[in-house]
Amino acid sequence: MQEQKTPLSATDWIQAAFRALAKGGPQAIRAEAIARDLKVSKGSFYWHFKDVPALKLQMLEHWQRKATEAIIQLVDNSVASSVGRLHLLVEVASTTDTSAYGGVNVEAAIRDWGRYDEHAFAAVETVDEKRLHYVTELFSNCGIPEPQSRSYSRLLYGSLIGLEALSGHTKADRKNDLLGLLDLLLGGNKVVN
Amino acid sequence: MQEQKTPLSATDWIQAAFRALAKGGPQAIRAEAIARDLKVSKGSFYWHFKDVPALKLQMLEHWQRKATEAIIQLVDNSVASSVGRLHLLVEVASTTDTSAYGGVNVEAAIRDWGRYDEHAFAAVETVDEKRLHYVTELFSNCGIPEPQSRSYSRLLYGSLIGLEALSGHTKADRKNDLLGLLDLLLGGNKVVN
DNA sequence: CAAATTCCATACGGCACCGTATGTTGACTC
DNA sequence: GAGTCAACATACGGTGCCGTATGGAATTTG
Repeated sequence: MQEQKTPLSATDWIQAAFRALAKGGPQAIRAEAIARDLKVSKGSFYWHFKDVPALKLQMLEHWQRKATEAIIQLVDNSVASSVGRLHLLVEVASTTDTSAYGGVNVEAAIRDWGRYDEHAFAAVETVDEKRLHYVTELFSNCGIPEPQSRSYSRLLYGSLIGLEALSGHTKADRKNDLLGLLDLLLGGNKVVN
Repeated sequence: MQEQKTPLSATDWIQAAFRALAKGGPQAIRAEAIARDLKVSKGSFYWHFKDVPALKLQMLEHWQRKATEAIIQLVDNSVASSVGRLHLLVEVASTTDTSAYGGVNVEAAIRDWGRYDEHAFAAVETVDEKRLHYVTELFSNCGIPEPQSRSYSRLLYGSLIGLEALSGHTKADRKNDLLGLLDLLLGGNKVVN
């Protein structure tokens, strides 16, 4: 527990802002509220950022980078086949998802944010497009032709998003449901690893 | 265009509140802002409602009723088989969804709302449970055993939600993707209505 | 050690909203 | 045609937030 008065960085503020976003939605991204959470005054905020919109833009940039880095990391680490990569992708995404930052559903909160803010919408659009492109390629490598591979990637990715939004639904449920869907998409044969 | 000064009802306020919700999120449900939209003063609001939380509760009650009525209506109107009902369900839900009220994504906005408000969460939970129960029964009637029918209903309903959240994705895409998923879930045989 | 710079606290005016209190207007009642 | 009541409008104090301005401590730098 570092109780010392180590000076805050802009990244500290951004992380705290993501916690606020996850907990209270986009309108919870307020300078004074986050300052209270960090136990400093808002004078600190206006030293690190020009204003609240500037903070929001930096949050989106930050997330957009992290969200695509995660994919690249998975690509490189999993040296398996495309089928194995799909399974690994589903397994990782369905259990942890991108709960970096504060700990909870930052991903979903940003997606919500995109419904009310054009900048957030653009960020979500970019990330979705990159992820879908990657998954589509994986399906293509599994022998699925062009029009279907894109449809399958939308179904898999869309299901991941939708199942997270469902309420009475454990992580184990989610993982099983998504793995079942993947097997169906890949031809119904049970693929081991 | 009824430009007369016909007095407002509580339902008028609720509908306007749903428009505000869909456009600006839960924090956009404000008495004075909605009053401006309705071109009245907030004195009117505090005559119809005790306070803002009371309006929100009435909104949730209102939606919860409408959201389950829609299912019952579909059940009764479609006299086809269970397979036909599933197809009809997907077709209707993927194109129009529950865009009653103001015209746009009230459904998605309430789901977002549920992430930050416990009452909204409870409403979404109840509606999800009822819909999932209904779809599970349809799958059961198609000969799919218990553990899978529930998983399939989650997949279908979750995909519907998730695909709506995807950005670069037309309504036609959505419908095709979901019908394709349904065919996969029903055994891969193309079922014609 | 004096000066500059970093990092933050405090104080201010302004705005948007909340909820209440009270005034106003039309319709309807007898 | 005085009284009642529904359906507002208006005015008020209070709060939380924004952005700015300015002051101060702590560290670094010449």
